[in-house]
Order: sequence, then structure tokens, then C-alpha cells
Amino acid sequence: MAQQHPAGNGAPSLDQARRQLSRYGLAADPQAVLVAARLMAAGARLGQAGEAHFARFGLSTGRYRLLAELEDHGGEKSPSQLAAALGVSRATVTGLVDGLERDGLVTRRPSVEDGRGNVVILTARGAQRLRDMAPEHFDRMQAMVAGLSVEERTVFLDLLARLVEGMSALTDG
Amino acid sequence: MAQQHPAGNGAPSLDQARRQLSRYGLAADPQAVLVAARLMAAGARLGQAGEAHFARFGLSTGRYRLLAELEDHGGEKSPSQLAAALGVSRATVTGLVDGLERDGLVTRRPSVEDGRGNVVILTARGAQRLRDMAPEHFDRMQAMVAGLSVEERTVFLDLLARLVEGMSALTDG
DNA sequence: CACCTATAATTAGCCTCCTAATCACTTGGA
DNA sequence: TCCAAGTGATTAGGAGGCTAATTATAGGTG
Repeated sequence: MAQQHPAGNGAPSLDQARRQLSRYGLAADPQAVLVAARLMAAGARLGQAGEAHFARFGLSTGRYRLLAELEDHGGEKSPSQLAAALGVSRATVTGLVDGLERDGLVTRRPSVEDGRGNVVILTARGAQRLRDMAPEHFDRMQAMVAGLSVEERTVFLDLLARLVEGMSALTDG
Repeated sequence: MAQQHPAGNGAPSLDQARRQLSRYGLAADPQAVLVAARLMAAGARLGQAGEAHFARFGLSTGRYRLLAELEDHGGEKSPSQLAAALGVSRATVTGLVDGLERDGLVTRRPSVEDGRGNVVILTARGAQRLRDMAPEHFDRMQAMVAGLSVEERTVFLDLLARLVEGMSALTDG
């Protein structure tokens, strides 16, 4: 078996990029393509690692983010606001809140100002869950970036932000 | 209208990180936490942008990656090999192949060497699909990273690779 | 040779996310 | 005032991931 992917899982190589480009006779820069592909692979990998991480606490990434967002806003927020803050659709928020409510980490209460609306409320149990997981959670977050110096982290944040801007190239037009 | 990404959504701030840490009296470095959170947010964002991108061609990220992997290996590979190469479960490959087979981009043939196994084969139509999308695909990939100079891309690849290593901190123990 | 375990693939069931359609309520204008 | 348009939330249905359980075959060993 000729094999060029030592790790195999999802980490594309420069050779792969070159092969693909030459196959179609395209003049794109292989390194640029590699950066894009690696970023995609890393994103997928991190997504999975994140799910595994949050699963320790009986949560998922989406559920954790929703709880954290609630706590960061005095413990209550409407589904629409949550959707906007988390960058997901309202339908997704409905699903997340359904699950969290089932587990007693959150409650729904009809909105006073707007008869159409709800308010999602962090319960004592939800707040406790966040407290319980905080030490380990932040410890692992920090450990994840421990391989970079403070300066490198600053550089990375800058480069990443510019790449995030560039992501619209995938969706525009 | 689902989701615009107006501002701040999915892009956590340093202040947020600081608030969270101080709420629990933790001594972690806010900047480190910020890097981790930003990377997660960027990964999610890129994942969505990628899906939108591939949807133009009637594919998804997973389906595209499977086709590309096939093409890169002479047009055939077993589901297990595909799962390993793509970094997903075999069950996921089964689902992806089901969809691709429905669209006629791929076929299954029983393996000759191993009576338990299959071989997934890229059809002419599948190869054509890859050819059709290549120019636009690689163009967009390149455009995504156009905000970075060649040197910056090199730096980014290095930093990203080290962060990817650190991701095991989320899943270990 | 028969058995027991390991492996290939699929199936079933769950979760997250999406879009589109629906229902309920608000609000602004004729 | 009442109706039309807009907005909040949910529902329905689809896709891609996962794990665990099932089915079929391969292979080594008593």
C-alpha cells in the first residue's frame, strides 16, 4: 500500500494539493489551497474534539454555548437573541432549549412584553452545571493552546481573524 | 432569513473570557481561552461556509472529500480505507456512499479478495463532477486565504499544526 | 474440523444543524 | 377599526456526524 498520509485522518498534504491542481491544469497556488484545506480539516477535528469534551459533562458544544451565553446575560434571553448571539438559526435554538429543558438546566417562560415571545431562563441546576465544569473546561482550553507562546497566540489571532473574513469567499456570489 | 452574521456572533471577545474566568475565580490566561474559543468559532463558521460552498455543486463537504479521496487513489477504495483516510466512522462512509450512489457519482462492487468487503468506485459522472467544479472550487479556496501573504501562510500553517496537536488536550484523560 | 475471535459493512437511533412551512401575535396603515 | 405585513417560535423533514448492535465472512488455534 503506497501511503503518504502518516496521520491519515483529514490532514491533507502539499503533494495532494499539487496533484489535484495539476490534474485539472489549474494555476492556483498549492500552498494557498493547502492552507484552506488544513483549516477545514482542523475545524472538523476541533469540532469533534469539542463534542467529546462537552460530552463529559452531559452537554454538547451547542448546549454549552447556549448556557454560557445565558449566564453571560443575567440568566435570561429570548430564543431570537440566543440565535443571533450563537450564530445559529432559531429552529436550532428551539431544539437546544428543548434538550436543556428536558435536563432541567433551563426553563421557558412566556415573555411579558411580547405575547409571541419566550424567555429562556438558566435554572439553578444549569448554573451549577457550568460551575462544576468550569475548572476542567478552562484548564483544557488553556492546555490546547499551551504549545504556543503569548506572542504566537497574538499572531495567530490576527491571522485567524483575517482568514475568517476571507471565508465569505466561499459563500459570496 | 435565518442567519446573517452581522457582528460579534460566534466571535467571542476577550472581555467575555475575562468575565467567565473571574466569575469562577479561575486563574487561567484569558488570552489563551480566547484563542481556543475563537478557533472553535472559526471552525464552526468555516464548516458552515464550506457546506454552502459545496452545496452549489450538489455535494456536501463529506461527499466532496470522499470523491476527491477516491480520485486521488485511482478511482477505487474500500469503505474502511475511506473512513480512515477521511477521519470519519465507517457508518458515516456508508451514509455518504449511499447518497453518492443515489446520485450516480459512485458505485459499489463486492471485493474480490475479501468476501466481506466492498469496493467503492468513482463513476465517469463522479469524475466529471469533480472536473466541473474544480476551477471554481480552487479559486474560492485561494480567495479565502488571499488576505494572507505567503510568509503569513507559512506561519499560520505552523501555528495551526501545533494547535491541532494540542486538541488532544480536549479528549485525553 | 470446529470454534472463537476479529474485522467489513450495514442498520438503528441519537444529536446538531439547516431550510421551509406553519401558527400566533404585533404593528402600522388605509 | 380592521386588515395586511412582519416577526417570534415551533414543527417537519433532510443531511452529516456519532456509537452500539447486527450480520457475514476471515482466520487462527485447540
